[in-house]
Amino acid sequence: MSTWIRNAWMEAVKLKRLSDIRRKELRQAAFAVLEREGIAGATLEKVAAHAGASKGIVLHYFRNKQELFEHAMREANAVLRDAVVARLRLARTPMERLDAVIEGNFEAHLFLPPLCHAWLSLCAEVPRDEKLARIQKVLHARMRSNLLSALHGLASPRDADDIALGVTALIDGLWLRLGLEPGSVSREQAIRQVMDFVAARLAMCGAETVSA
Amino acid sequence: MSTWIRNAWMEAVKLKRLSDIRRKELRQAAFAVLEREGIAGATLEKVAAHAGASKGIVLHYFRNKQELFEHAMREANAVLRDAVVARLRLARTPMERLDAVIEGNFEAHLFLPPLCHAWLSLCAEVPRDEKLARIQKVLHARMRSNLLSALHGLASPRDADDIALGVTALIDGLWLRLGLEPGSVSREQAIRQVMDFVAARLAMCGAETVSA
DNA sequence: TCAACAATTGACCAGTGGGACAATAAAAAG
DNA sequence: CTTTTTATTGTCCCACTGGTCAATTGTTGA
Repeated sequence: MSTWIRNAWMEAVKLKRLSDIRRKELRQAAFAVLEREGIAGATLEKVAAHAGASKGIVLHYFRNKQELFEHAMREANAVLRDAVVARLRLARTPMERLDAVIEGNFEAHLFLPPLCHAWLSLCAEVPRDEKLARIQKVLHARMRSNLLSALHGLASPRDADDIALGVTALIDGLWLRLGLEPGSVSREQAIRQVMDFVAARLAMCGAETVSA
Repeated sequence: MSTWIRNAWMEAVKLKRLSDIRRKELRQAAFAVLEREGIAGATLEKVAAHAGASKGIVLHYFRNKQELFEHAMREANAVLRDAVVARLRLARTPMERLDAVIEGNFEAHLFLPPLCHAWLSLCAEVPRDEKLARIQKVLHARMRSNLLSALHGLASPRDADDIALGVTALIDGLWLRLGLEPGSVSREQAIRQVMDFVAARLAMCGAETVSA
């Protein structure tokens, strides 16, 4: 009987202590390799080496290469999510929530060329990997939802939809720029760019409403 | 003597008739394979098969795989450039030139998921291929120059710079969206999005100037 | 007709990658 | 101290890839 209790406990704690630690190490190693080598050069052996283990162990924890990189994307995804959520928690007004989303997407230790390169490589595989597509879809849906809830009091639902699409595209585009020409856009520049976008669009929509 | 004349002629015409025709076929085949398979799955044999030739012929016309895909990117690049340039030729006012750049970047037979997927795959390799990086840089510089020349009369140089960066990022971001979730953004939506962006930013900058 | 030359092929090679597996070490459980 | 489970390694296999090369087949020019 105590076995069952112990097992249940293990399920929650110890599984997080042995197996899941390794899994996390490997996910992160996979991501690190992706940063340097791209999807074409990211091999199981390199991932294993980066994690200080053998290739065999990688396939012990992940069914295959695909699954490994799917988990790597989930991890990166979660990091970004947490960055936004943390800032969102401190926001009070709609404007503050908007800023939280924007700044969270350009956090200093995330908006960096290597990370961007890995992200790009994963995006490039989305069309050929159903799972990656779903992960990406969820990320985008959350971002959109955050934006819409913040825009709720600031613009008509129609305009909010529109602005939300623009903001997500603009953010992605600025990330892409960072990946294509590191140094061509700074964190501060990116944030200002998106904020100006929102301000301009809101002002315009407001003006329209007034004049209509 | 007539040999030389003939040779000179060949140089200009026949070289374009035999060798370069094959080269173009192969570049396009390479791009087509890239659309379906991504950079990781794009193999010389598949490219050859898609062009109805043998693998050997591909390496007869291109030193190696890298060179092949660099030329594929140049080709795609040129197509986009021509689309913009054609529209630019018809534009008279700065506003028309702005619209030309925007609409050219979302031309109906270009703004399509498969093409976008291939483009994404190439972008993902930019950090690891100096040549790709240069091609990309040239494309971006041209786009920026087109935008700046159009914005010249509409905003202060400072604002123009800023808006140009925003427009390029927004355009890239909308392409990315198309790649990540085909159907999530239509051609018309994309065009309107960028045009609204420009209008809003211009209005805001104008207002600032007035109020300042 | 013949020689030179370009196009094209298919065979071949060495290297690599993903993945299966059996063997072993290490822990946990009892 | 067993027994059972889990972690880990190294080896093996096979498909495949980029790339070389010699041989073959047109094509062109003299």
